Amino acid sequence: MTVTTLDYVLLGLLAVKSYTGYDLGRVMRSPISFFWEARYSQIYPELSKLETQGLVTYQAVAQHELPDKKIYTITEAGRALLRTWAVEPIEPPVIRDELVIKAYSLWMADPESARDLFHYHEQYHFSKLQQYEEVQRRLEESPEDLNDPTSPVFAQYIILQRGLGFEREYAAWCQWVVARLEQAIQLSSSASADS
Amino acid sequence: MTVTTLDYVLLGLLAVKSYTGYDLGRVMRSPISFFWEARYSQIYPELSKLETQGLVTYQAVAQHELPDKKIYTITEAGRALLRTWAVEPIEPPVIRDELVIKAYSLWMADPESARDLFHYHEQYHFSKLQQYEEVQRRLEESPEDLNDPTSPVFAQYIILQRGLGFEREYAAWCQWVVARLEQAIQLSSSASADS
DNA sequence: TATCCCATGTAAGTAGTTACATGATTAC
DNA sequence: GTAATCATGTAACTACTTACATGGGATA
Repeated sequence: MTVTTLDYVLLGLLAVKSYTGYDLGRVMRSPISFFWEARYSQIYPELSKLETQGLVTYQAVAQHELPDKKIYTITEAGRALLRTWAVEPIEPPVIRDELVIKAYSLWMADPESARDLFHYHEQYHFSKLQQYEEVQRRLEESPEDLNDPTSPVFAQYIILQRGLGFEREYAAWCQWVVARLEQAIQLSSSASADS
Repeated sequence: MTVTTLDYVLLGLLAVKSYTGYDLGRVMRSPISFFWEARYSQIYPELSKLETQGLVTYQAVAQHELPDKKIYTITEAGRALLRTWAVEPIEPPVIRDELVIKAYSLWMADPESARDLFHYHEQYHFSKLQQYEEVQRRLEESPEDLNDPTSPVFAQYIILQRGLGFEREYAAWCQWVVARLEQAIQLSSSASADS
């Protein structure tokens, strides 16, 4: 039984505190989230796999009119595995971005529609950026932990910086594309008015 | 039979010029490449699927002591499909980056190993950046096409900008992490020397 | 002597998505 | 009355990866 990256995402969250499968799914979708996503249909089976491998344990909590809650906790074996995996070498990520693929065929498409498409994505990444900036303000209220490399807040701050940089750059790129298309639209409309 | 994003990658390349499956695989791995990757074991079956759907045709070329070459060409149907798809709305990308997941657990790991890991990735993304800058210089030698939104070079320039921004930002983030870890390593070693 | 280049594919396996199932409670 | 929240899961499907197959010619 191999340990997948999703397993390390779950272990990484459980190393900070205990969660139910449901809560793990929620934090992964939360603003700062992670650079990872998963559905419950993947999370639940994955957690029980981790349990049979002895990397996590759970405590069942009975509830009123709802299925039992399973509160998962990382084991020492889980912690040890996570610690060594965290610094093991990996290959750089394979990037698969559909919008970039669309961009490659923009030369054949309608410029106005193209502009609208990129404007939508500019808005999206700009609003993500603002969410991350809000988290940054909150973290910087207690700056002590940010310089302590043994604190989970230190690590959270690191990935937040990646989020900020990524969204800022993505939004700027979209804006640049919109401006270029806008320019081209104006030029062609004035050219047709001339003729 | 559904049309996947890889299909549009292949159609996007074939809309510019004809290629064999082998050459398509090579351009996808080339410096500027695409924000997409695929193995031959996926490309070849995908091309024959596109052929049965009438989106591409091929011409077989016999070779000396080698299997026949199949030179693929996009059809009018393929062009029309690509043109409309290019501006159809999509959801923002799901980002899955293993290094960011590792970063989240760095607080439990050995700082020296962590620094080495991020230094390696800084080097990688910096060298990618330099490759892209070389392509940029080459493209900017003939700036006419760069402003013509109906030219494939215009679209290539757009995705090149994304590549430049992405690699620049990624390298800068890694460098920032290395500096933070370096600082923490120095502080802890001077603290242990004091005691 | 070994590895890369050319050129095509098949077969088996894995990680992820979509759809389905249950069911009471609260918010719009 | 419609959707979201809590809470767990199974089943079927799709996209992508890894391993295997062929084989001659050029480069290190």
